Amino acid sequence: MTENTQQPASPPELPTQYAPAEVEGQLYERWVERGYFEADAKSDKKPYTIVIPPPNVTGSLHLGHAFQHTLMDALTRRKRMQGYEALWLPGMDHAGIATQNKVEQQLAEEGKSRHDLGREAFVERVWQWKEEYGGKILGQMRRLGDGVDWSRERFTMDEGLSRAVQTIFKKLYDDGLIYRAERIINWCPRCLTAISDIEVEHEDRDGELVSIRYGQGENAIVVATTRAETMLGDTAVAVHPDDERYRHLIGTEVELPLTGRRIPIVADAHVDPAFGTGAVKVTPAHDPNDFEIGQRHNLPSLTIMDEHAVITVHGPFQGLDRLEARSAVVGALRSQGRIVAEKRPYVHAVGHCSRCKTIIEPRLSLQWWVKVEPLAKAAGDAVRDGRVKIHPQEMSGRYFQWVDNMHDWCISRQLWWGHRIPVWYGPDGEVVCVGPDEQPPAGEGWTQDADVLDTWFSSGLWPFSTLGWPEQTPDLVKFYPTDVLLTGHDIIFFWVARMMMFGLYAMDGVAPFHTIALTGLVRDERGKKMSKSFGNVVDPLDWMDKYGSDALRFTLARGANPGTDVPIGEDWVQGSRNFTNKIWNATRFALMNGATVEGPLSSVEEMSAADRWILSRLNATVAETDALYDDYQFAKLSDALFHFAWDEVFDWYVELSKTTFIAGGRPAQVSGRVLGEVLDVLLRLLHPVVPFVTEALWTTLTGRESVVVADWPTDSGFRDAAAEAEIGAVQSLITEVRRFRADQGLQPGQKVPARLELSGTGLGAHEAAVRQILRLQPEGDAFTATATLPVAGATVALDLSGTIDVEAERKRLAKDLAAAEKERAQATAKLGNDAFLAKAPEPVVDKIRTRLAAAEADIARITAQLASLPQA
RNA sequence: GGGCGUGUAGCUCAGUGGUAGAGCGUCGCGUUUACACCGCGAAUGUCGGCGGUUCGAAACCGUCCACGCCCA
Repeated sequence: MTENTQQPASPPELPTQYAPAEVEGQLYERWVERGYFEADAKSDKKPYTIVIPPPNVTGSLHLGHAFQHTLMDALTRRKRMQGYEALWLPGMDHAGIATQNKVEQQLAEEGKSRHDLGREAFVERVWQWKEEYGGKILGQMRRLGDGVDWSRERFTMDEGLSRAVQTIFKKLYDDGLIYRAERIINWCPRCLTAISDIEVEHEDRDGELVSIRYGQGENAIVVATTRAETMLGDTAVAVHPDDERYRHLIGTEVELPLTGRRIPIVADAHVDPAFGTGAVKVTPAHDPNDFEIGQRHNLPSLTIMDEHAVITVHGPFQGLDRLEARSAVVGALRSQGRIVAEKRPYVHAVGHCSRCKTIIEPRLSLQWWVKVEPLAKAAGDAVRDGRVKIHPQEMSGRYFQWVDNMHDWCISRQLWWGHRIPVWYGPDGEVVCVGPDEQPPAGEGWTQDADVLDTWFSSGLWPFSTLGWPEQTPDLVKFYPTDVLLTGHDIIFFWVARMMMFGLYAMDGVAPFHTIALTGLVRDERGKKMSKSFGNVVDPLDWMDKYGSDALRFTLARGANPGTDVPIGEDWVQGSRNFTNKIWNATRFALMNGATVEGPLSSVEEMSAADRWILSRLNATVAETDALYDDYQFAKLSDALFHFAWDEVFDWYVELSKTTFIAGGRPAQVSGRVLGEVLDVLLRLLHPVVPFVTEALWTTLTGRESVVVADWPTDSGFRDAAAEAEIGAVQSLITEVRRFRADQGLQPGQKVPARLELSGTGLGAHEAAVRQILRLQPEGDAFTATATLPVAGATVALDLSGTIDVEAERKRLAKDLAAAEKERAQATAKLGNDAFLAKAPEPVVDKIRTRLAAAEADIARITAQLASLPQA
């Protein structure tokens, strides 16, 4: 038994492999039970708040969530450890269209529609659905380890949040920022509701461009269109006022084919004379641009389709779907000889409903709108004047592009599931907007607006409605404004801008967060977008089951370069799992060798160079990690911790310390305390990203309650350049001998007698460690040096008992010599350049001089070695 | 059409003017106080092309090529 087993109590036994499935669930439940994630509005600590961008109640966890949640969790866990009153607030939005669709599908299977149930019963049914199937994602967030405050979980349809919706609607209405108007909106003929501009996805499609001749003879005019069926609703033809070709026709009328209606030819400066024939058909009820032309010229708007996009006019086409109608209309026109040209395929962008992919039908309709101009301006200014920072900064361009060019926002939806518009219409045309504490007008003939509000209208209130607004609750006072909004850059327009607009408006100009941290999107291992049609979608739960949540989290964090997309593949998750296992085993080794966190560290004088070196590196790593966290550089900080842990602590410090531990005694105690310190700090640094494995190990190592509530490490300021240089020399020495051994074909474990000449190098203290690591035996009586390696000022003489592979050695030395000669040539050239000497800064010149000297020394050494080799 | 971005090792990506890097993969050797989910060693690059600025360019400027995203 070696002396180091005299540590207090017997070290806890750890299995040789980390088994995440066995610890994660119970650790998470323990964290929740102990209330670590519950924030206290009454505490004196500085608040740190993040609200979760609310996921959709119908959704489940995908890699994008896993990614963003990992980062948000890391941010809040670190701040909690730093002593902030950290609140990460969870919840979901009610996803009007998506949720209503789900329940309607369910009803359809029963052969029913929502109209069979009626509004009240239908909404009741949606609530039932939510209780039964909704919020799957919440359980999955627990699996991921999200340290959210479940006691504050919110849902956009909750009573409090609904009150916030009604309050702000009334306020905006009274301020003239909400109005009702008949305009062209994006209509989904399948969802049967209006949707906003950003819920429309534009995709290029093969279509047709048909040129149609309107009118006869002298007065004939040719228009081109991709949507021939809309000609049934044309109420004018427009040309540019300066277009010589058509000037004589302006003010005349032309006969609209198939219908026999006569429509005017108007002059409008917005017509592009260079596009097509320079004449455009005008369908004010079915095209936004045409609508504007119609407004300018007082044209009638003729709606020719119903809500299902079925033609409602003109006998032969009545009852046809818009696409059937298109070919029918073209056919009819062709038979009349009115088709002048047809271009097919003609690629053009077509808008689709982001929920169901149905082609959007622009439709004239009476809707509620938010007048966004003053709100959007405030949202832009808050970023422009630096009150809110967008990270990474390059992304702010997109934000401005949108905020500065935003159209009025259509907020009414023809759905039943959602916040009903709090406006009542009276029998004599009265319109009354009802606030949260007001009674709707009573009496005969009063009805409430049938529509509900866009889901994003309530999500936009999320940073303060979840904290109790409009009441001045302790939560609101303590935790608003929040600190960071972290989400994907694809969501700037959905959440970020709307939260900014409403936050500034409702909270007296105080922005809802000071930082907007934007992430990229998760892609597959080839950098391809994940989509059902590619079949490359991965369920994060599968990887969590297989490799542990920490492995998934670490992989995602390590890929999180600001604003760029994150490719992820199973191999990489496996690599991260290997890392968690490596930490596990290093801690296991430490515990078996008496590593401890008890008592103060020994004096520097008592420590070995390796001890001082690793403590110096540890503190530098603490400082580096902190700086990277403050800059949202998750990839870099994860990488820095990975390399410090594996390349420095595990590969070198542990190896260099083995001889000390074997020898036992006071030095083993000193190093045991240092190793305990290093692991203690390292586990705390890693905890925000890999919470489970670090908790399991840290509690075992320290015997304390939980790393979740441990103090975040701080840089003690300890640095030891001399120790770093000394260990660097030891590393070169060992690496050089390893190369020699490998080139000589020696098996790694093969023991070789050797003589070490370390005098004058200051490395004498490391002889035992060097011999241990390199498997070098003491020189016996019969020692005969068959190879001598000069390195780092020292000499290692090896007895390979027999001839060495001279050719292998010559090859290795020749390679080194070539490298050194190249180095010398480069340095010599630079130093021979007067311009370089005159203009380059002094430190750079010194560096080149040092390199030249080193190269020359190497060349001399290697040349001598080559000369000493036996001739072949 | 407008705007933004990207191009570096086989793959995925770091690298903001001073010796080209990481992870994974590849090749060779291998049970050593933890760990084979491991260890040691090795190979691998006209830094997309061309031109310019500079003592010095993967980086800065111009231009071309290829790809991606957003908006119209």
